[in-house]
Amino acid sequence: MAETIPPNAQPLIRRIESIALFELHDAERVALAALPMQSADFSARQDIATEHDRPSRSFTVLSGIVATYKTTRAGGRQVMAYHVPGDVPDFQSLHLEVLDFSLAAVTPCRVGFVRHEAVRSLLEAQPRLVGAFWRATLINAALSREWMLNLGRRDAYARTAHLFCELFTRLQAVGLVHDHTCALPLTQLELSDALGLTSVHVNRVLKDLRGAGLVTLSGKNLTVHDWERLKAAAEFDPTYLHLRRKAG
Amino acid sequence: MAETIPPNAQPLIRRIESIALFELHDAERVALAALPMQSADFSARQDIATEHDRPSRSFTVLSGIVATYKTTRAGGRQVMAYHVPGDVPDFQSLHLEVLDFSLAAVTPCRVGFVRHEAVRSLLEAQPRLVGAFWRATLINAALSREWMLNLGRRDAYARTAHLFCELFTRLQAVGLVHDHTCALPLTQLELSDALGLTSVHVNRVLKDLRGAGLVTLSGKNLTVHDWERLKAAAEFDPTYLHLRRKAG
DNA sequence: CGCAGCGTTGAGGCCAATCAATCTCAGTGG
DNA sequence: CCACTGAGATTGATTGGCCTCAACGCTGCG
Repeated sequence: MAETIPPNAQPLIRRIESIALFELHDAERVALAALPMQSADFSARQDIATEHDRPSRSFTVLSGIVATYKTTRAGGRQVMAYHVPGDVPDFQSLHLEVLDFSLAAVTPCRVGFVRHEAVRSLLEAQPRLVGAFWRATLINAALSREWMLNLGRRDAYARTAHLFCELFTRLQAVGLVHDHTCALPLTQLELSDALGLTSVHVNRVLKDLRGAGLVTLSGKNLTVHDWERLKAAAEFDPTYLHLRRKAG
Repeated sequence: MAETIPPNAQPLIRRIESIALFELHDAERVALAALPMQSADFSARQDIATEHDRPSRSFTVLSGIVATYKTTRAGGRQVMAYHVPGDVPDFQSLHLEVLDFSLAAVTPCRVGFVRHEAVRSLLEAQPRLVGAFWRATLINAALSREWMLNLGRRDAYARTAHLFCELFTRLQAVGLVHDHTCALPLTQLELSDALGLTSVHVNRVLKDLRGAGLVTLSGKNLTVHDWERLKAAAEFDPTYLHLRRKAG
């Protein structure tokens, strides 16, 4: 949680560039880079913000993976979204006073906090960015919808495959995939929180996926062995990600 | 689907008023009322827009209930959200070119279409409304998150109770509840699409809820007999609805 | 009157949860 | 170098919630 080296808005800028429907002006890029940002480090599993908070700032993920989650009284935990570098997981707090979910670091990660006033000035000075940020929040909503279809209507096998497809594609889009593998240090318990399953069952499903030669999640890496069949098993259609460019 | 009497932006204006964090100016109200709106009627179950469309206009619900849904290849159907009068279910199409979900009339309903250009001019002329509309889309996202918790972590009984809590509260907020009951002409099959269950199981859950004296869904009406116990069964906490005023 | 759509109920089966034990392996410290 | 520890992964046995299949009742309507 310590203050560190001057933060770097690069991931955010790259994200906005990939999201915006127009090419950024230099002025816009400069304004983004000049956002007064306070960086902080979190270790895995640490909460960054919790339900019912009333944040006066938002943050962007600089490195690592962050999760949005909610819990039931009985202790059930449901991860609603994972956030990769460049994402602004709690952008909504700019418009909604009280947070209706919690945010936690999944991996050790660095985030950059920006006060709401600074965001508001930025958007006033660079009004085209409003559309881009708005679009970003709408894409998040689109991801939740697919997630709901997943939770409500796909069995454990397809559901798990789908999660891997999504994460793989998104990490690819931010350049974090090499040799069909990406760093994904999720425990089976954490996976089960996202999938609405138990860790025991996740274990069995992973075994099946491995046995079928689709993917392996071992150690802290996810390796995709047969993308086409994985996609088929998951019924994965990346339209909902609203990516503008093909991932490379 | 026929053209009809001059449409009426009242539900939309009321909604925006209840959402905005400021009091609307007369100019803003007038601008909203002057939106060129083309109204259309849909009968129950008719699609209003479907996945992969590229809409050039959005619509607001004038009367009736509209559902957002997606389907799996196997035919599984998942309703992600219900929309009540005043909502703009596909506002996102203003910023996201291709629709990643479908929209259907749940009850017979009337909607008002507004071309995207008209919305853009409105938002340019009345920039404060940007925040209000943005807020509306963020509230929708908050609803999906609670829905995900529901699908992933609550059993059929609590899940059903929760859906009723939400719909009841929202319909109350737009004045559609009288005597602890509201019109809710959903078949058990439709309910099951929203709950991620089968209609057979929904039937049994409804029986239990009725037997426990919490709610009855009979004919086309939902009656809440014991709000407190219903809320408790559902673990319902209305924070996520982000209502500004207590419903009355 | 008879069909069609919806609600209701029962029997049986399956997927995933639960309970519980064992295994692996990276640390840690003596 | 090895015993010890604890977190996570793996596996088996059993249970239970929800699904599937199937039949029947009800009600509105052409």
